Amino acid sequence: MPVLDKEVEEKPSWADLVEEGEEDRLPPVSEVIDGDTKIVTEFKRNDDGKLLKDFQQEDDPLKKLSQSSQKIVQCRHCKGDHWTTKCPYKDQLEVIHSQVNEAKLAAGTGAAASSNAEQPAANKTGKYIAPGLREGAANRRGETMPRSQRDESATIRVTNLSEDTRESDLMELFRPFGPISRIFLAKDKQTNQSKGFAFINFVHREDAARAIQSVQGFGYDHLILNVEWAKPSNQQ
DNA sequence: CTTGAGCGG
Repeated sequence: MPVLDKEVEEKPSWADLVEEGEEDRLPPVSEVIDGDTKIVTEFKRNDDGKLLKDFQQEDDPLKKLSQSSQKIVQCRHCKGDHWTTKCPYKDQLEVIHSQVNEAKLAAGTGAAASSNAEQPAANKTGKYIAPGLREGAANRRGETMPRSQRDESATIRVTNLSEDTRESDLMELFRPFGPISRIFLAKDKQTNQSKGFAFINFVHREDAARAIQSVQGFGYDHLILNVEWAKPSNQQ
């Protein structure tokens, strides 16, 4: 006995509801082109069944496409043609911003305090203050770790790898020379095929040097490995 | 022969 059939149709499907309620049908969607902007008007019902108009503006997809094909990168800080995250003035700007915020906070608490005698400078405002900006924070100076740029000083490049070399193989091969912080095996994004070279980030530069000395010319799978210092690829 | 990938909020 197929019991399954009974359990399937317990609730009316959404399609059935639509079929039943002729009067619930919504007016058609209209589109008006105004220059480069398309205004889409559609109707919706809220929970009370009330009819609502809903406007949406869309930029012309063609125009958007032609703009994006420009491939223009602009820094949101200094408007330069580099990424915001690697803006050369980023650190300075961040310091300036934090100083501005500090000044604002000081002004705010100062105004509040002036009408209320001398208050201890605790934040009575209840505002959240970032840990680095709090009154007791000793480290006011930008101890900015350059986390934007990876430390490539202990990175080696391994080339002439066979196609079926995997990262785990590289780990086995190079781990004996010292701790490794990262391994990157270059491969095609689509086919996932190995591109035949890799980067090994050692923690200590001397370990990397020993690895170069030892593995250079090493016969691996039917190929002779080539190992040398890597040079930074971006931002020379 | 072959120097990486993504970050855009």
